[in-house]
Amino acid sequence: MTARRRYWLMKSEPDAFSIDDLERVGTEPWNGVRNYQARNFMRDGMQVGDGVLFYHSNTEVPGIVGTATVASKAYPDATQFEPKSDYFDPKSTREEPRWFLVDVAFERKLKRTISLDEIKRHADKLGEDFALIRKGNRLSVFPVQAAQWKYLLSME
DNA sequence: GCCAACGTTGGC
DNA sequence: GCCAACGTTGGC
Repeated sequence: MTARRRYWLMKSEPDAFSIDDLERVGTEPWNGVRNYQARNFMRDGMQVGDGVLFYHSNTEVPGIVGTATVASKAYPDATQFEPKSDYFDPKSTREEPRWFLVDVAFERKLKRTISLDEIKRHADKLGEDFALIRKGNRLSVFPVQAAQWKYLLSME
């Protein structure tokens, strides 16, 4: 039984980890997510092979800069157990880890950045439920519908 | 650097 | 279980 391929958007601050960094390393454990909703999407929703829109946040021109694929099932984020890590969580235990992640594999860089500004101008085509342009959205991992995935990449 | 919008924490 | 205080995200 094969699950239908799903699609996601994942944000990263390029100063911390950019699409170029992902291209260089090939595959990266998506560590540091400390939001329950985002964790649940990774832990409960993601399947190996799912498509990922790689988004640069908190930068001069925020927007979608590339695509990637989900390269592992969810497993505990090792940084939660490392006291010296910024992502250390003293309340998490190895028996019952609180935070999970997936590995993300580089696919390709877009020919140009699909900017947030441009995406907003196409809001009517993407539908009301596109989390990126919902007011006050701060979620760093969320699902994208197949039609939205197709439409966004057609803007390239 | 500012600040709105949220999510989390902890006192009660 | 409420909610004020605090911390974080992320656009601008």
